[in-house]
Amino acid sequence: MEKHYQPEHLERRWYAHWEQQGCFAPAGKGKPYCIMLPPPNVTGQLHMGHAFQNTLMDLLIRRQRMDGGRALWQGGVDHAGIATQLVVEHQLRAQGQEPRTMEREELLRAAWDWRTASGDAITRQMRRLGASLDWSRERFTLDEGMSSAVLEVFLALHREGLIYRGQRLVNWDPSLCTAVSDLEVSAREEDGRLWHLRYPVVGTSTTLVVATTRPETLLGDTALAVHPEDERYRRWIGGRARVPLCDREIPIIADDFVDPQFGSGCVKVTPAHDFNDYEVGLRHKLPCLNIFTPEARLNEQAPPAFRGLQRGRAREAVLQALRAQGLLEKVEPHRFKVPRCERTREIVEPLLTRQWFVRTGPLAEPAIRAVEQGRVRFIPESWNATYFEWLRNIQDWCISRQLWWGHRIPAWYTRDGDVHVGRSEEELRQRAGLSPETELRRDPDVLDTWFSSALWPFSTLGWPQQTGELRSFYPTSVLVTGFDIIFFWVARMIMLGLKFTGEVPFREVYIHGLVLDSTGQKMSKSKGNVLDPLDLVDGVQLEPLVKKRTQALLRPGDAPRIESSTRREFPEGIPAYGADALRLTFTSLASLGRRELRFEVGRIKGNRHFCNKLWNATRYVLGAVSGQGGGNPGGKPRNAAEAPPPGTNEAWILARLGRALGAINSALDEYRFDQAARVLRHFAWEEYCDWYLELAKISLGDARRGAAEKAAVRRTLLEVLEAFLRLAHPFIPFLSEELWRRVQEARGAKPEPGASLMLQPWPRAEQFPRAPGAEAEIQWLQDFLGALRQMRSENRLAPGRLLPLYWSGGTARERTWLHHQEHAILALGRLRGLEESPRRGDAATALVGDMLLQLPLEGLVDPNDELRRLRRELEKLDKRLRSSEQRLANQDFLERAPPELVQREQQRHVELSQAMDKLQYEQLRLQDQPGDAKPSS
RNA sequence: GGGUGCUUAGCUCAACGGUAGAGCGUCGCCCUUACAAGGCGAAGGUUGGGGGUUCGACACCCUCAGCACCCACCA
Repeated sequence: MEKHYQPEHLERRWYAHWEQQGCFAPAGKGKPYCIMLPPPNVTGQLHMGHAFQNTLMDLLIRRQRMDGGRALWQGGVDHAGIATQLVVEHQLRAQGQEPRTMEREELLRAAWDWRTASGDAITRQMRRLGASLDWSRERFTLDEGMSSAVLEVFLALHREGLIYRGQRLVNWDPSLCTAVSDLEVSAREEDGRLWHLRYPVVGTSTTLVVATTRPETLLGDTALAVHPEDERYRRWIGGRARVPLCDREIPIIADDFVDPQFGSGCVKVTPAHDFNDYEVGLRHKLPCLNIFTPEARLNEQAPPAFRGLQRGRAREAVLQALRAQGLLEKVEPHRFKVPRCERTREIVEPLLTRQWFVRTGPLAEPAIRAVEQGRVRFIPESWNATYFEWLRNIQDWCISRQLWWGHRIPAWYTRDGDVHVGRSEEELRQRAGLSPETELRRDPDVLDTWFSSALWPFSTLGWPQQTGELRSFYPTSVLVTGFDIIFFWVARMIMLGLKFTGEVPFREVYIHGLVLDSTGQKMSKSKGNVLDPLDLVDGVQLEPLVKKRTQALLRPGDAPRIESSTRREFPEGIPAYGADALRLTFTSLASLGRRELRFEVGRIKGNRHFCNKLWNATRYVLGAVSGQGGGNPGGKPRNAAEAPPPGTNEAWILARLGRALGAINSALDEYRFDQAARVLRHFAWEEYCDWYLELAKISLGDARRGAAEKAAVRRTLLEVLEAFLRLAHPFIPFLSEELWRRVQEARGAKPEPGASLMLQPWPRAEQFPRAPGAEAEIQWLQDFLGALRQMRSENRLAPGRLLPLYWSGGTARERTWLHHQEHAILALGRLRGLEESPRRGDAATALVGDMLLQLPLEGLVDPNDELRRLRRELEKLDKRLRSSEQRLANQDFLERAPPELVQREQQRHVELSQAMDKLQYEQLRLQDQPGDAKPSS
């Protein structure tokens, strides 16, 4: 074996092996277990969030697969309507074509070509991380099967009146020229202005001042509104005002939505371009005057001078005209929330259009109940509140998009404006009895991408066909996803899943946090702090990293700042940490309930060290057993009769493995990934490597031990490592597979060429029984050596220097342990002698339990060093003793705390004071040096 | 305006109401034949502030402050 772990040498090889051997497909007759991959966008590049999420899903799936589950990880890709169409249009423009002038079929062909050419980049990246999806079942949301599910659902909802078409004010993106749903709009505070405009009151010489952030919409005003109780304006209610620049009179109305405190207390009402005003318009039966084209240019409703002007230009022109007429009262700076389309960052324009909607009320109720009744469980539970809040206030869902890339709406219109919904034109002609002469035009719009995503858990399993997969894997076991798509996706899957299958789509939803950079910033291209998970896996040189981060920036001016911060943070580029180290980092980052996960490169470094540690431990074990027949024939687990004798180091390490296994099982059952990772690391490093391996070395080198005893040690070395690697596999699949093969060979159980650790059984707790005696003994040994090493280190005695150690006192048990572990103590403690002896002269002193240890210092060091050390030890003891005394002095503690706790505290107090006495005595004795005449206490 | 999460060692994070730990970094000693990507030891904490509940609070309650996010129609 190489001296160092080199992930790049083994990871790709093993993934190819697994895939070729078909290890990812569900197998066996075990309990079905299924996770649906949140389908990434075809346009997507794998980012840290994906990598994090995939790591957790893969861990769950691999563990279930090993534990006998019939595990399916269903994957696929989302067509991502708007995102993809934008990318494709961008590409076409780069090639000198103008997508807006293209035919529908032509653009769709370009989109499909693009999907074929680069659409599975992200799945290749997932493979690199070791994701064990069943690729043979991969789906694309525009595939035929998906389409037929979408069609069925649309028709059924329409039949029941849960899908309807209506004219409504919707969020409109004028750059895309399509409606977007409420969820796709986000409002951020931005700097703006508040303009105060004067409206002349008809029949008077007065003007009313109106405050607005959007003066250009004045051209679409159909009323002014004031609060009914507002004394300043009361007398004008019922009167009429003249809209400046337009020759129009509008009513002055009263409505209590107006806040008299804000602005001037008088509001212009533009029902066609503001959601609030739209509601006011409905209440007061005001006309809707739409002044914008779909591109947000002023249309023919505007006075001729303004027609054709883009929103922004229109604002300037209107303000200029108002100023000229003296109707612009004043301008104030004002911060307010600007609604922008999340895709394009364009300001959304409320626009009155005909769209298709899902009536969500009747679907929301069962979805609420499913969570209330625990049929779907959010983990952590705190997300229930968010989910309920949204569903209880849910608005109808606008599902039509004025795009071409997506599921086309199955509706046809006649010339007279009749709407027919059906499976196909032929089918509905027949059903509606339309003659072939009747002209039918299909709705050009497509469905919101999330409509097909909402069906993902059952459409991927074959629905509407009642397939075997649907029967065994639906409802799926757990959904792993981020909180950002609870509304977009999770809630809608629950609504439509319940509606069409009568069952919840998944029993549990694990909600994870958002991966941020180490300073808590969101990773974004413009900040230049994006980490590509594959760069962490395979490494990247500084120059390509700088280039990657600074090219194709939205604001090229950011480049110098990004370049210098990148050079500062990664002066050497990023080394190849390997997929296993990255996965382990994500796993240990996944504590429950945290919303922000800061990714720090130091952690992945530590995890690569861990991988290296395992690599080398295996290297040692294989060396130690080679040619010694270390294995047991066939590598079968030992039966009870073959268990190591109680009280041996072998019994100890097996018991410790059993504890680690139990802790990992329960951590994973509760989705405590971080705890599981911690236990895994702790066992391997602190117990197996630091102690068992070291003890085994001593046993194997001990001339007094017989061949059978040594064989048992070698066997245990291998056996624990083998079981540990099975346990570690879901966390670090590549390295564990690589090492496991070698270990199995050493055990005399050479795996078949096609076999894989992936399909080995998950370790069973019964095989690793507790060993209380051995565990107590090793704990004592660790304390003993710890005390010895501390004396040595703090007296600056070279670690390698062989010294004698004297001991005295100790309980019977401690003396037995001492004799039992004598050989190990001599070797690990670097001692040249260990003998019972009363107090001696110049010596460092420590207490282990009841036993006093003395390390002679004569001529080696300055006794003052030891005195200083003792003083510090005594201070520590004193602090603990005082806190113990304080507790025991508290009458309430004695009466109310659990008796066993009180007892423990009393015992502790006795031990502490004895230890204090002994060490104090030693301190005095040392101070009295030279001279060895002292009574023995 | 409502709601949620967070604040613990220099940094990033853990800690069933019972002696606050880990990784990275720092300091000291060691190239001890698996691993210097290592070993051994050490330093470093009034757990954001204030109150309360409790025998006992990092944890539970109240409150203040700061950070982050979500929802909501304030022009």
